[in-house]
Amino acid sequence: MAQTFTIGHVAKATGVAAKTIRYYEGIGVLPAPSRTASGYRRYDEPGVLQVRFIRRARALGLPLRHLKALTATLNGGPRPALRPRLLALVREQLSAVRNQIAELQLLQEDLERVLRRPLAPARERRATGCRCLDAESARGGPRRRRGAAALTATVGRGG
Amino acid sequence: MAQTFTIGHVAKATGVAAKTIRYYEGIGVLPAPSRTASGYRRYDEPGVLQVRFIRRARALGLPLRHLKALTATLNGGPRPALRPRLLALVREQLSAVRNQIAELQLLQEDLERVLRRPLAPARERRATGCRCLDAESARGGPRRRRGAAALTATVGRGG
DNA sequence: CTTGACCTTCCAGCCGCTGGAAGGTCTATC
DNA sequence: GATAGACCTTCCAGCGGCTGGAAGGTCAAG
Repeated sequence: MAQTFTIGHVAKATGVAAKTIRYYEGIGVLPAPSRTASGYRRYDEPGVLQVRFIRRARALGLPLRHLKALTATLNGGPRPALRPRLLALVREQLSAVRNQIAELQLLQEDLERVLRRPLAPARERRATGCRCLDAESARGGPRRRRGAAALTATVGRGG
Repeated sequence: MAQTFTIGHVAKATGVAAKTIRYYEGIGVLPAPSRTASGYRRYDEPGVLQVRFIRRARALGLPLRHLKALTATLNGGPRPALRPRLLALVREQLSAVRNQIAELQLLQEDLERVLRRPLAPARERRATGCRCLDAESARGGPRRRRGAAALTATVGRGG
């Protein structure tokens, strides 16, 4: 009676690529659905909703390892305090996002400063043939730096 | 006459891990330095400055592939318009950073909204056992989503 | 029966490192 | 000369979150 869907249908319905759904299943974020005789995945309504749930949580930035833990609790035994746990994750995520924003704003200032005054004090020998970044970048020591560098994993989407 | 340094010295002097320096060399971001008879890398003053340059550029978020292109130009043939090129990269980076900030701010709002009103309209069947995220997250269709998801690569440092 | 859209699995790559293994070298001390 | 320990070398693997592509099986329409 219950309607079932192929992975392609689920992909269209949820906006999550079929490939990604398979990947989620592989790493344990989504439970393995039933299969047809020929091996095709077959999803039911709750299955689709679960994919959608993961999509929303991902859009909020929750990392897959957290979602995996949640899903394990969900599809496994008891779920004693699922909602508080999820809210705690969201709170944690919110604070992480605030930190990222703060770091990016510092980075933004640095970039703007470089564009305003790209030339080094010139007493420094040129290391690179380009004096633009050869001098110390002012404002004391390294503030976060590592954080800023870590954030660049996503750079390039803009291009 | 000219002083030379081991990779460990350079690491301390620049704040870039020895391992990372080797990595940079491997991918062509830094030129291969000369070696001692026993195979140890030997850096001179310009070499150290170049590592420092890369460190600063990375701190500004420039991706390694851009720095690789710059370095190739630097250590290769002519450098006709290096500084304009670098400034263009910095401008590009600045706009990427601004986009990231904007996306993260939207994400921040979403997270705050979820924390304020975590319960779905309740007419939706529970898909996950947890109604917290089961409903549509309002504000129309997917705005950026992919961008937001992409940004989460760095989440977790905050913890 | 063929076409073409779908599905399957598996492997590899993106980015920027970082950890670790297995081994060689250098310096200081005994 | 032996030994300890800090340093150096190379190479391989893994993080996160997918994504592309190969090689092949399946299904519905014409």
